[in-house]
Amino acid sequence: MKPLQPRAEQKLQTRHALMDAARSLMDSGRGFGSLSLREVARCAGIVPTGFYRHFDDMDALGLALVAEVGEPFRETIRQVRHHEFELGGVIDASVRIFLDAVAANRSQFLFLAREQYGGSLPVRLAVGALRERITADLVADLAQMPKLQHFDTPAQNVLADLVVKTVFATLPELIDPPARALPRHATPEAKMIEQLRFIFIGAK
Amino acid sequence: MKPLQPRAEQKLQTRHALMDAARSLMDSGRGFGSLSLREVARCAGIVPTGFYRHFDDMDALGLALVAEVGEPFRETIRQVRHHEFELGGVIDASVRIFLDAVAANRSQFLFLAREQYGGSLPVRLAVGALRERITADLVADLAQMPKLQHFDTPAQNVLADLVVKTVFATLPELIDPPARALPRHATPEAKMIEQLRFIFIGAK
DNA sequence: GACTCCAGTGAACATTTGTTCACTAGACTG
DNA sequence: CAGTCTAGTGAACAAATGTTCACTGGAGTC
Repeated sequence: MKPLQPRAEQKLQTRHALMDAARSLMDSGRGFGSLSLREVARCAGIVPTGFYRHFDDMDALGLALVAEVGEPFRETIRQVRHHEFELGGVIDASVRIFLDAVAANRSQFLFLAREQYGGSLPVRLAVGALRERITADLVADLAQMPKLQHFDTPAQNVLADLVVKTVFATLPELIDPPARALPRHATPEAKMIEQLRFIFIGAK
Repeated sequence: MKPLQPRAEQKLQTRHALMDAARSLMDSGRGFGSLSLREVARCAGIVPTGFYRHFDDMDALGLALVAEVGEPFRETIRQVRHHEFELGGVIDASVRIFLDAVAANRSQFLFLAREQYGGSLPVRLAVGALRERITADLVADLAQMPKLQHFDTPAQNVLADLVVKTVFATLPELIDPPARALPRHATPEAKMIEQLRFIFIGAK
């Protein structure tokens, strides 16, 4: 972070207030598409008109939110990759890192989970693009794993897509209130580990 | 279908017109939560007030939509089950049946795909319940497959959950406009078959 | 210290929204 | 045939929405 002129810094601050506002309005289960511009502005503590100083549109806000979650997400993947070649329990370690990241950025990931299919077209496209980048990263990683060398590229793609799909589809379970206490073996973590194991065993 | 009094039958007809209206309004990518009651009524060709003769709420409409898609879905699963013990290509046959059903009920499945995580709380709960019923059905089926006898119940649950998750997470790809033409090996059908194969091979 | 710039204000607008109420006309019931 | 019941009407409402415009005041620049 380079130090910023106080002027520009405060602008960034309200910009973040707007994004926070949108995210917190979704906490109660609402979809992004049902939020109103005025509502978001009100919740961020500015007048509706002020919104336009930061975004043209609600769609623009949505895109900013996708871009924002993109970074923590890819950073998490990067961390996972570092631990990838540790002895034993690769999956366990990866899942733990990932779950910690989700917990630490709950509302960001909640937004992603909710809007990956439900959002407005531009938002959905942006999420799709993010997802493709992640899949591509994963493909690159898989290509270096010795046990998977015998796959051709298309097969690695399909495998990576399955893993990413599983992760994205599990997001909502990780984030939504657990409702009732779960039996030990059904804890999201244990389930996710076991499911990824199914997939990777099948791959060998 | 038992023959119905013309009176009641026309009521059902406009009821369906309302549900169709909601679905077709979502065709362009909108989320159910962003539809307005008046909009739906207008699109169904009745006056806003008339809506209340059929549903208390937009939420009630949403629940009706979930209930409606529930039937074709479970019926599809039932068909899949019948073909389950055919010689070879169990997965291929199942996927084909499933994809045909999705194509035949496109907008219903689109609704399900969009709203499984994004919708209002009651809708999301209803979709979750439907999904749990489907998973339970699948568990019952898996328990009868000779090659999977060695699993204990929790493991079968986790496996079934993974399969259902994969299917639900693939729905949007199957329904959304394909955008650009895909290479042969990336066709949704081929990809889904291969991914399920990964999972089931891992299970053995 | 005078001047520019721009994030945020506040009033105003035309629309759209959800919900109410009294109504009508046509199908049902006796 | 007379009478009820009800799916759909049409007007009316208070509230909320997106967007516009001229504005203000304090931080930035010369």
